[in-house]
Amino acid sequence: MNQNNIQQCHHSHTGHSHKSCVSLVPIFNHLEVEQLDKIMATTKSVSYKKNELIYRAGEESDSLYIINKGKVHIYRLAESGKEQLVRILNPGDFTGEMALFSEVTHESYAKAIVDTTVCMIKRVDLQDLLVKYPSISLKIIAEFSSRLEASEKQATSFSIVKVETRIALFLAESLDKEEPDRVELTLPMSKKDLASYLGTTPETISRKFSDLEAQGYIKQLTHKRIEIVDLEGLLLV
Amino acid sequence: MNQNNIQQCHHSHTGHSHKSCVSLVPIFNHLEVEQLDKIMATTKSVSYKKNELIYRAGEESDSLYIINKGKVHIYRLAESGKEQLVRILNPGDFTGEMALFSEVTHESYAKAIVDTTVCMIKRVDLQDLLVKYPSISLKIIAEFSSRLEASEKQATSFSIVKVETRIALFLAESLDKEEPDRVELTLPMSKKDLASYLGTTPETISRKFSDLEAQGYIKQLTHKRIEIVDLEGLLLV
DNA sequence: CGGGCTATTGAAGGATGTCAATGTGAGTGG
DNA sequence: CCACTCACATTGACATCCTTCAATAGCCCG
Repeated sequence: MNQNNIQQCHHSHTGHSHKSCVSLVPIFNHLEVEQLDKIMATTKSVSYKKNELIYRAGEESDSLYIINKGKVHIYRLAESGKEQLVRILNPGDFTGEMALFSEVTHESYAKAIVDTTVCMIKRVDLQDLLVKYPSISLKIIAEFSSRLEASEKQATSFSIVKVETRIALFLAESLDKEEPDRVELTLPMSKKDLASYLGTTPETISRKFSDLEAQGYIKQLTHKRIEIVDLEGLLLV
Repeated sequence: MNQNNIQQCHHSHTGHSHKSCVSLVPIFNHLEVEQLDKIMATTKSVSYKKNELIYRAGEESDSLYIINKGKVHIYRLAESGKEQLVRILNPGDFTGEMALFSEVTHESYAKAIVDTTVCMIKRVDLQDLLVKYPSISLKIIAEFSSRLEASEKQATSFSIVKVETRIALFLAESLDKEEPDRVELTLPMSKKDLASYLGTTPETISRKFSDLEAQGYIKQLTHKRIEIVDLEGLLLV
């Protein structure tokens, strides 16, 4: 893994990038302009280059990170050293909130996988905001709630179903997000990362995709481009 | 699985059981007596007999459940029909919150595994409370945060490590909660349930416990009573 | 004391991980 | 614009872990 040091590039406290940052996020974007201004005043913009770590497990955490631009992988390390991709953050998503409330240190790693800009809010500032604007708490609770839902679902699927089924479920979910009638989708990550996300190996992923294709459920147009031929059948795998 | 109907027994809106219920829970117990009274007025006490379902997947949810007395299993069903134990609730724990904020229906099942009494708060009442007492939101966020932490940790361990290691980690964690120097612990559930919780089968659990004993890491005093002989070694499994 | 559920143990087959070799493609620098 | 290169992807062979099915033993509670 790349162990580049954390590097803070921009510290622009002015204007544009902030505004888009704060007003982007679901947890803030329901607020009035005036309130947004106050929030912006407490945030700091930081940029990371491709493959830089934003934080690592064991580090103390005192900030919330909101992705402004770029893409971030959240992953964990097992004792074996094997890593598992937990979540992928895109602009508008946030992370770092765990350590803000219950833990003192991060338990996972956050890595920018392309050049990325984030907005940071300090723990104390965020807590002030929560007290001042209770509606933010509700948004955060809603976000946590759905993330918890997803995580428990993932834990269940890991422990119970075959890799082939996990892939089928993953493909079906990915499909939803594009037009429902479209039968073609682009994998949001490499198959190597998909293996990590689904808790298996690239070799198995490769084989299972071949199997699914041989059985006529999908067609692999390119490495990342998949056509769903038989969604019904796929979900019965 | 027992598919007993939900049965509501007590509807006592008076005194004692309420008081202990509301003042028990971490999310409320920091509030003033006066505030507790208001909250109590909005709760309803309901009892369930052993093996009764409190809610089931697919059902609409509009209440938060706080365990007053008893023990509740939260579990999920995979397509295969196999069930996985997600969480065990003891007095003071709560559930039902997911559906309150992000989903309309439950995705899991809640079953009383002994005679159990819960306090229910309606969605709307709870939301009033959150607006009125922002500190409750902070407590709930903290609770969610740690639960999310646990869930992601579990997902990682499922996807990455061997059953033997999962057992080792589980035993080590169980040990923490009792006196740290005590080398003996009582399993909080049957081995059958442990299998479900760890995403495996009773047979495998049985065999792995035997293996761990043969390797000198643990000693099985009774079916539920385990002595940790070599914690160091256990964690290296 | 008996019934039913939990726990254990054996044998066999299936699914996935590992190791190793080879193919492929996207991005980079000339 | 092209060629090079390195990481990603694929494929095969094999080992291992785990599940499944089946049978037996043990325990709790009525």
